[in-house]
Amino acid sequence: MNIESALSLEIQSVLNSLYGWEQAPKLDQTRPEFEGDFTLVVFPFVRASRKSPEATAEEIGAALMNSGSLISSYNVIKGFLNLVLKADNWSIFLDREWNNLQFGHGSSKDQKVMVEYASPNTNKPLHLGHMRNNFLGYSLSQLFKASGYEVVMANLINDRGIHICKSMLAWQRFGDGETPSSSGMKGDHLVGKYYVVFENALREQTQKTIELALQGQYNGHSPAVQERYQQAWSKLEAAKEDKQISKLKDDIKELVRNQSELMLACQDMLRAWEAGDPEVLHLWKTMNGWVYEGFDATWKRMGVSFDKFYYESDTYTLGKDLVQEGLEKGVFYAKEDGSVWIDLRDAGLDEKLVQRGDGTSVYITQDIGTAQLKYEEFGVDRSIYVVGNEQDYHFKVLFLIMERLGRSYASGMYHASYGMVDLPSGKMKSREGTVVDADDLLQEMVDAARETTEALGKTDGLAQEDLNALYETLALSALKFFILKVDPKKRMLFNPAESIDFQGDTGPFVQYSHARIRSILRTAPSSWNEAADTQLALSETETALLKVLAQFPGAVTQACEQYSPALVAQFLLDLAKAFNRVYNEHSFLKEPDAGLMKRRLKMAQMTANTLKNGLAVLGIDAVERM
RNA sequence: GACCCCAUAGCUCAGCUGGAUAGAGCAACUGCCUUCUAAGCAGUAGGUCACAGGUUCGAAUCCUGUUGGGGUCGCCA
Repeated sequence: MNIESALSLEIQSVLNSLYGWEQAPKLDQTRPEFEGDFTLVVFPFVRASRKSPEATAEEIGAALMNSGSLISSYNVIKGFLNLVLKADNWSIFLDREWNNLQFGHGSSKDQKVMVEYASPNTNKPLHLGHMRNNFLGYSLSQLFKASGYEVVMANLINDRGIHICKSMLAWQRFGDGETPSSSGMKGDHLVGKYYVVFENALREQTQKTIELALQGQYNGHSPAVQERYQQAWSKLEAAKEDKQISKLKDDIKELVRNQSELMLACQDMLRAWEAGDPEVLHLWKTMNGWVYEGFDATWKRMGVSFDKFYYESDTYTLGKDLVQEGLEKGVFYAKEDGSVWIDLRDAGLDEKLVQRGDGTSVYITQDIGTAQLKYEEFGVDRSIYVVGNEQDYHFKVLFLIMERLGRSYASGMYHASYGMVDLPSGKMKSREGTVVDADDLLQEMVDAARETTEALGKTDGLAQEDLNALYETLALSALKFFILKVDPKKRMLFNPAESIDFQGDTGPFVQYSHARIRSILRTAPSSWNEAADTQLALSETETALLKVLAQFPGAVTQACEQYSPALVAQFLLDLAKAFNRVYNEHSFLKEPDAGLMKRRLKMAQMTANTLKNGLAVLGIDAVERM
């Protein structure tokens, strides 16, 4: 039991005997400008005590002193009861945990959790948006592991669909047999290049037609297309608001694009793919192979991994059985054209298509199927989807569907929704080329780590090999920490013009604090732990450090409950700062009193362990020296 | 049009289920390395918590409205 919960229980019992109060009281950390460790706000109890806030606080404080308490004194300021813990509570805590390598880890929950993340399209290389997803997904996995869950990291690769056909078609027409080995390009970048080639060719091919279509002149290939165009056009003519107009214009552009020769060829290719055309399948396998090689390299460098891969080419027909089941159960209903729907208006949502009129799957059909598949394959108790917040609605609908289909595991499904990474110019858009490429960024960060280290002259005594490994780790910790310290739910800004810092509230700062401690421990005399314990009181900064350390298990638990690695990141900053304050104020190895040295080294050891464990939760390896 | 999310220092972000004088980092300015790693520490300056109401002993936090930004809304996944 930790100190805070012990104290909380004691207060609860005092409140119960004084006022018959039943609930667990809420304890705050005492603000640094007041004396005390924990603070109880007494306003909630004044009704029961029928006394002023001050008198109530006095009464509770006195009762706590009498109950053989953990506290040594208290003070009352207005309605705030500040409690000072007996100093030996902190020493006991330190003696118990200083060398506990598992400190902060939860006991086994005997539950299995699947974390699905990454889930890329195979038509272009990874960018910064993917990196936020990957870092979050990997970190959440480590967080759940640390909290005692068994974790399966899954990646559902989006390897089929019209977007792949674009790269394939462009390669066929313009590629001239280019391969990763012939060009020296990373496979995913090569395929991405042809995706861009396709988009450019498409733009060229459709530019004039679009211009004319936006003036009311367009000839569709079929009456149906022509009718859709005419409808869109008359809407556009009637529209008044700017927003609406630009949206309707986009609709028309989209329509014209989809009817272009290139897009029609693409759709033919998709149909050929679905029909199992050997030539198309061969090309698809070849180009996907290039992409996987490229992705694997990037993931490896990013330090993320997966236990299980799903491929949409395998799963895209799944879910139809469940659609059938839903029809029989009356959860879904069919319209005249044979399309299948669910009505979620009673849940404040809308009607939603779950299967097309021609019997083919839509996105959500697959997700229904894969949810079932995950459960059958792994028996997961919880299933977490790390997916951007633009799909909030989609997952609301999916979870409701699974619930209405009577799936017991529906309650364990969770959408770990996160915000976009914005650039100063706004949202990243691959079509407009405003993306920050993952491989480029990684390399820039590694270069920056090398330059910083060299500028500080800290390369002495390290082999080139070790230095290279150090730069990789430092670069990654800067990047991961930069991304993970922000609340996942919020959108965040990345400014490529300003490089990510290595100073201040950063990954390297935490690393530095860790490396500094490791350095102390390496040079400490081997017999330091044999000295007699000191009886001297802890200094203010030392007590502050122990208070921060004591918060680690709670931070992990809370981060897990809130699906937020950011809480761990913020904790690590607090811890590193608290330690650096002690470091600045006291000596460790030069401390003449052997007992004091022992106590400080215990604190150093525990801080290093905790920093390392916390970094591990963020998916960051702690460095021994830097 | 409907629904969802967001708005805190010049910039990037904390601020947990309502609690004391709203906190960090960056940028600016001051100090601290012949002593355990200065990628550090200490300090100065910087705020109408978008705006207006409401609930409460107490609101950045909860509720309502307004403004601004982003997202989603039957066949892209």
